[in-house]
Amino acid sequence: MTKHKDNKTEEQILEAAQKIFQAKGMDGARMQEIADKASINKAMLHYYYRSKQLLFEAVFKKAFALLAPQLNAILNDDSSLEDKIKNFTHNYISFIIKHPYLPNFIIQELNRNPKFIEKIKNNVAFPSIDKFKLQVQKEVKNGTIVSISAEQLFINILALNIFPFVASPLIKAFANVDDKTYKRLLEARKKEVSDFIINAIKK
Amino acid sequence: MTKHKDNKTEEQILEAAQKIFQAKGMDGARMQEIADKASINKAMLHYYYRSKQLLFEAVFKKAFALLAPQLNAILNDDSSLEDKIKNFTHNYISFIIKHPYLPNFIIQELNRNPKFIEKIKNNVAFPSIDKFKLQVQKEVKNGTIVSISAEQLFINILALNIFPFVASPLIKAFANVDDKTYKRLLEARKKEVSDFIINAIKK
DNA sequence: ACATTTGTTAACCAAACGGTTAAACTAAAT
DNA sequence: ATTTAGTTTAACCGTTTGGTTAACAAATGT
Repeated sequence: MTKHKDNKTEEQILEAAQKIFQAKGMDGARMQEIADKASINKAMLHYYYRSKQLLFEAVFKKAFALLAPQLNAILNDDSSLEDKIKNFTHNYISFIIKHPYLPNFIIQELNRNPKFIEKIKNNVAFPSIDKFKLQVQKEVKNGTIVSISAEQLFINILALNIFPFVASPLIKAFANVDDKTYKRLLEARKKEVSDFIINAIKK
Repeated sequence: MTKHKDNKTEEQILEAAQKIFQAKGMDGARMQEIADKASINKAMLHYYYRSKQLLFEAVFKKAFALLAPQLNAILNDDSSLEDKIKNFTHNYISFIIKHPYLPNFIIQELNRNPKFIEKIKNNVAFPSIDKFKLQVQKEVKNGTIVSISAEQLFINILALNIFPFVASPLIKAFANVDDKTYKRLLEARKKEVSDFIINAIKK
């Protein structure tokens, strides 16, 4: 061991930063607030992460590294298309219910700074659509599903799974449902969404 | 006329504020930057709108008032369900291509402050889902579409239409497409999305 | 035992921030 | 021509912000 104390403080900081950044975004977060939540002196944030930007990047990368493997399941798994859609939809919605801030955080911050994705590509295992593309093309050729491009299907799958979490305040207002009812709707989507997609592409 | 000059300045401010707020959000926007973009003195912002918060609210309300009637088309139009989906999808995507910042701005700021929707409800014509609900229930009963709740169908329609604009940096990265290709994909969705939805609910 | 590195703190700093002030300017009203 | 009300500006203000400093404490190496 080169360090005498274990990295408890460093982890506390990252955890606190995660909560604050995900709730308020890069611009809305305050270093003092993160320090308070971590119950340490503000100078420690800079001691361990040098700057707000670098602390933010550490949080973002960690969040992204949590999300990316989920998406990998639909792009590079070996199962059939129908199984993939069923499994992904069920697993992904379960996953996000446990991390409700995640998709919005990532989408929001990528919109704020789209170039950021390049930095991520070098650090986090990044799924590719190639395999999924071949699979969809094959099924279209075989006539088992309607004619659709892999990209459009991919967008549709992501949209139906992620959007309800990202736009929840908007949907709640328009659909006129309270928090409890909305949670029930999301829970039901674990099954509803895959039925919807499979129906949409089945011939 | 009680005022000698027309409200040119006030409009310039609102226009500049719109651009800055929609690009950077409430927290990321700077009053000085808005003033610069409007080519006026910073004090004028406060002369006309008193505070950053009130200026932001003016921008948000204007944006929301632009979006709400669009959603009204799917909820309260008199046409058949199939026509509605076709028309809404085509019109909405055309509309957003012209205002690409809009959905993300509204979603982002509503997530930052969900209570804000209450303020809006009192100021902007707010569509209700009731009529759409009856229509869907009727079609399900008649057996013309599969069993689905109006709320889930509404969420799916919104998701498929809005998400590709909100999450474009994410999708571009995962689907590995450049800006030009992505624009073509969005254009194609004007037809693709309605086909997808109608196929999904048709018996 | 002592020197060195690592961890932690309170106090501090310059810059940026939203907002204010007071004076100058403009144009319609009397 | 003078008053009056609305508009615009430069300079200013108090606070908050991310970040630094220097001194101190604790652990490690020799």
